[in-house]
Amino acid sequence: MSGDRDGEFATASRIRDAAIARFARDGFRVGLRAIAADAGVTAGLIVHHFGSKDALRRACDEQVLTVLREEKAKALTDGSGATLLAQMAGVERYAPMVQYLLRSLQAGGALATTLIEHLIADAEEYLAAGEVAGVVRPSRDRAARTRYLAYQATGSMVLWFTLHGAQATAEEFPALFRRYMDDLALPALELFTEGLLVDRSMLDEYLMYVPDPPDRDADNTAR
Amino acid sequence: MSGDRDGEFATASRIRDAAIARFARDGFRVGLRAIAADAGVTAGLIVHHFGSKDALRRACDEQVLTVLREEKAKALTDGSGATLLAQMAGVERYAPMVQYLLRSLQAGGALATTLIEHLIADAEEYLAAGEVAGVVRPSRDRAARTRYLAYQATGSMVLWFTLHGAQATAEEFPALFRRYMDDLALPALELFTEGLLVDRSMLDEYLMYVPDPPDRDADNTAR
DNA sequence: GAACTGATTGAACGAGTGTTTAATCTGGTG
DNA sequence: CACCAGATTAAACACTCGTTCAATCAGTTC
Repeated sequence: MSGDRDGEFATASRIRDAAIARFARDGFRVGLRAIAADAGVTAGLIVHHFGSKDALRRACDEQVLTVLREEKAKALTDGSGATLLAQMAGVERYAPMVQYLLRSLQAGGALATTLIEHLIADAEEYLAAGEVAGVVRPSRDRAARTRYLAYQATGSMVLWFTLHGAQATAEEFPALFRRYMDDLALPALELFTEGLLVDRSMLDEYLMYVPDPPDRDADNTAR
Repeated sequence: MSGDRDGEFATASRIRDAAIARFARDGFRVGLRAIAADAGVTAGLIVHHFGSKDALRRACDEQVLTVLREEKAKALTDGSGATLLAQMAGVERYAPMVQYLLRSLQAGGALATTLIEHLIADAEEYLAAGEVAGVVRPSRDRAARTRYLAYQATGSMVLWFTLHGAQATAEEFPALFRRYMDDLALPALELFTEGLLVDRSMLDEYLMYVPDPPDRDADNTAR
């Protein structure tokens, strides 16, 4: 159904798409029999095709990541990683995948780590380009700022999803997500252009107290 | 053991404290038998004392919230809600409770909603006081900015916990949490004092496009 | 000392889970 | 037609879970 070499292999991808939708709506604790019922098959057949429930979830991860990469390549004209998710959530067809991604970030695991690394890399790219273009202020520690901004934007989104969007159906999710983004716009723009504090005393005190640029330890990857 | 009217009722609170530690380290999916083993009792006894696993978790929620309120009352001199958590995470005795809170925020539910509302209320208080004192810039929509800042700070913390701090033992958690806060300090202070963007064009464009202050709909509570 | 109450245990129950297995069905190939 | 490989199913298996139950054990009260 979804861009696969269909025909003979239609059943496997139908199971996988049903699993993505079920995982997105009900979380990863959902049983194989519920997924099987959605796909019109039996629990045993899922194991026959994928080997195990974990392997099925890995297949779902791969599919979502593949689609995300395709969409990212298509829409490389504007927007960072976070707004790409916002765009995709608006498209009804991709809404379950965005929900699936948010649930992965909520649960942790390999896909979540991969995703946040991609978002950080994207943000680094856009922020560096912004610095060169003269629209983004330089930072005393660009890598730390990029991680900070990516974690804040993504974490806020995941927390909102956990508290308000987790039990939304695929139909009502796009509107919810859109409203979340709308509520975000003004405070984010205010903070990004005007800051929050009136004077520089707190920053200067911190710079006095910790003057040297924080020399990273050996493991700056698993930070 | 922990501020309860001890003696005869020691067993119940010992079970509850063991449950908090287990829930914090292994998540809420952990079995009653594991908790019982930690407390040196049997699964049946937990049900005898608390009624059900859900009721046990509610008791844990209450206990953590009670301790949090006590600590907040003790340390009302400085720091907002988020830094209160940071302070508590530094105290070895409270580290499991901070982990428990982060896990609650990760999983959602009643305690998570209560907690984020308290954090927002605290932030509102501190930001309003900062405005009066002239150190915090006024916002075009103060409530929206407060929610935004609280969600960003809390969500970032929860996401970091999900990806890097979830499987930390109670001994290594304080140091991990401290390092997270240290990595945060410089980018946060930079953003709060200097902003991110060089010019005001993006904000002004947004204000032109959506000029009126967003008049909240009927349901601004469940936002 | 008898009776009662609550704490506590070990075992069992019933409902879930993921997985395995044997059997059946289906379609293509010699 | 015979044969075979793969798809598919229903049932069973082994396991964990929360919960229940009957039976002890200890302490208090009459």
